[in-house]
Amino acid sequence: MYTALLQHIRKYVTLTEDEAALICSKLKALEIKKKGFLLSPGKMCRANYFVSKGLLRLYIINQKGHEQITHFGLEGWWLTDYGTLDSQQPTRVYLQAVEDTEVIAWDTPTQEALIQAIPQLDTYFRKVLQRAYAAAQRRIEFIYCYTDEERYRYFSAYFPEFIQRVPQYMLASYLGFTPQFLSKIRAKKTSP
Amino acid sequence: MYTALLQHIRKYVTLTEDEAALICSKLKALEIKKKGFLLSPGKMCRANYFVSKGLLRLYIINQKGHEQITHFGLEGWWLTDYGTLDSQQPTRVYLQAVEDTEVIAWDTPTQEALIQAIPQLDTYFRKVLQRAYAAAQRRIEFIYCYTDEERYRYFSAYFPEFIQRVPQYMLASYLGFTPQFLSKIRAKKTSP
DNA sequence: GTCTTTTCTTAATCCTGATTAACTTTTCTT
DNA sequence: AAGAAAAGTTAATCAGGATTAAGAAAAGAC
Repeated sequence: MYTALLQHIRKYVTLTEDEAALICSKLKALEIKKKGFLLSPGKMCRANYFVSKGLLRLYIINQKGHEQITHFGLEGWWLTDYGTLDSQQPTRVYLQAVEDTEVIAWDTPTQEALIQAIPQLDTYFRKVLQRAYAAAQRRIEFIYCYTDEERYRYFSAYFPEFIQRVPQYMLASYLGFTPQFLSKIRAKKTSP
Repeated sequence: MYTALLQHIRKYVTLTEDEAALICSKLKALEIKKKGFLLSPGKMCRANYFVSKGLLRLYIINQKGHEQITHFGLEGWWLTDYGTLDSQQPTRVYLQAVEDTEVIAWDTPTQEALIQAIPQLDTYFRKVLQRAYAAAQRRIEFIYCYTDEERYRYFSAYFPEFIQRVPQYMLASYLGFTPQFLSKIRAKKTSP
């Protein structure tokens, strides 16, 4: 159950068996059924979630009343609303399972206690966050430098398995355009 | 010279005088004249920069040959090309001073050595990265949920001093549109 | 296995912002 | 102070995607 998490941590730092056992004893794995929610607007965001199996999406409802997906969380990713994590503010986001999903929830007091007990975890989270931030930097570049169609072409060329896994309207939302437009550009390619 | 940096670190963790002195002794402050470069395409990105005075911009040249600004670095911000930091890949970005600027460069071996010597720095960088990532998450939401004009209006309402500080074409680039469009929406507001 | 809900497609029209180009103003340089 | 370069403006035309609406197909529910 915690294998994926421990494996992930050990890609960055070394853990003794005792330390691994301590981590497992303090955390709880959660199973979320497809379309179940970990967060929804008005709730307090109190944990960071490691996806050990399945797929999450983070989205908000925009001014026009449409869902706007801003992040996906695949196996091996950390996902939460960092903007309100540990603040006194309720979240404005939805965090929902796209498939039956298993996550390991780290609420902040537990995370801080584990970091105290196992200082390598400080390094682990620092490195994970640096990678996540690097990815976000690249994504902003990607959004600004390419058209919607180019971003879709790139995505389907580089992540064909992912495209299979999510409904098209979610992919369209994540890439920042409408499902109708996605249909249009898909039709364009397969016709000749 | 290092006051801004030490103050920043002390917002997150406590440092003894000895530790502060150690940090200062290992790092070097750099002065970059307006329009000077810290990085340009083909160079290796070997350091993370803390802006203690002035303003940096990070940009790339897109397919059409135009500058696309993806990040600004004001006083108290960390900025670098995390995508290639410490990789064997040369960077593709420009990191340039918008004004005469002073930065404190942390190359990675020095950073790692200081973290070894002063474990609180692990926590410091983790927290700084978490804040930076939270900001990036919000920015992606901002880009996707608002039109170009709305983003400009928001920006000028919330960061009026910043708007004064950068040429309009840089602001337009950062917000993802053309200088012509910015002229247009500015004219619109002041006319009635 | 039918009925319902969800997802995907197609097409017409509309709108936001890009492009191009010419011009004005401001800022550097010497 | 004069000239050159950089930055900002205006306007006409164009294009990439949104919107709206209706229908088709696929997936779930019972």
